[in-house]
Amino acid sequence: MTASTRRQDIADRLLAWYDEHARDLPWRARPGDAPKDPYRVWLSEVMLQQTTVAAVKPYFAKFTDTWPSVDALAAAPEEDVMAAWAGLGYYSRARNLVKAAREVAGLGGFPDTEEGLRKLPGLGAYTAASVAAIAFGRRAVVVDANVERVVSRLFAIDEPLPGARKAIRAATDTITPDLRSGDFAQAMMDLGATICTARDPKCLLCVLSDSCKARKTGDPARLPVKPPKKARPLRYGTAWWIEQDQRVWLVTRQGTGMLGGMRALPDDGWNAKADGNAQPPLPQEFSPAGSVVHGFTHFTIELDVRATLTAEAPEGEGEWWPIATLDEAGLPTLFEKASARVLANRRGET
DNA sequence: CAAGCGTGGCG
DNA sequence: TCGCCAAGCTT
Repeated sequence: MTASTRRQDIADRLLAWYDEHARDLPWRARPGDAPKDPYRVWLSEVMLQQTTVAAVKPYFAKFTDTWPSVDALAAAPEEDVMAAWAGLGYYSRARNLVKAAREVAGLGGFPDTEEGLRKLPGLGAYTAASVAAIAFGRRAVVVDANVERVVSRLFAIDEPLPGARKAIRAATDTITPDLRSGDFAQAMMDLGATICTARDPKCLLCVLSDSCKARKTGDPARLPVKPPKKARPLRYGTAWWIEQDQRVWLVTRQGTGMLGGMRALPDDGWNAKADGNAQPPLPQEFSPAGSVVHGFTHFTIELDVRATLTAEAPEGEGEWWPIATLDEAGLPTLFEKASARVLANRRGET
């Protein structure tokens, strides 16, 4: 058998497996069916960046119910989109989602090529390729963390990431078929998610095991080789619960950094590199109202919450938000936890 | 190009 | 329990 027939054979076997075992997901057409509309493909791909399928499902349902088309999303106030995204993480995705939707609405529809899609904010190499392949049937080389794992094992690429990315992409190119490249990409991701898993891969169930070099020559679970992780420092900060007439003072975090664009409790300026200064935003007594610990990607924060009742508004931008509907404010998880802590204390819970 | 950027689940 | 991991992008 020649190399090229063996490579086509890999795609054929994988697609046959996919026809039988494809996961049924809300944003996905069944194998052989007409593609879902590009808006749903794009929305799901952005939500799925570094995020599990289980976490995405309820958000995808909420977004498509509230904004059934890219034009509807483009017309939405940005703060509504940010609030709807709250809890899903990586909030630059939501900021870019709005920008991209407005660009697409201005264009009269999604670009239908990988190159065109790549120009939209929030679409990198992976997402542009996947939308081009899945929504538009273009041949594109789609490489996500699943594909990196499957391909590094299939070809026994043991150079550590991220250096191995070039070789992995080249190898993926050689097995990507001209037809059904969208199904092929999704099949690779399903295989990675359910069979060729990071820990304890199910090689006995894998349709590609005959072709897998890592299975022949060594320990597939060893690949891909990843660089060592950095330590996560522990930071200390304070958030301020400022209350007036059953309402709490919320600010909107500025900029593109941590939790940028999200509503939040005011805080004392803590960040990844430094603790907060513990200086309250009002010249009056605050009482301890509990504390929460929350892990971010690159540091952990222990957040002390201190509360006060006040007759005056703090300086600067902000809004009084009714405590009864605080769940609609769209607080990111850290501040959701902090608020829950305050309210639980108040009810006498521990 | 290394670092910044969330969150929840699982072994 | 806690480190690792998940359909990455931006600067």
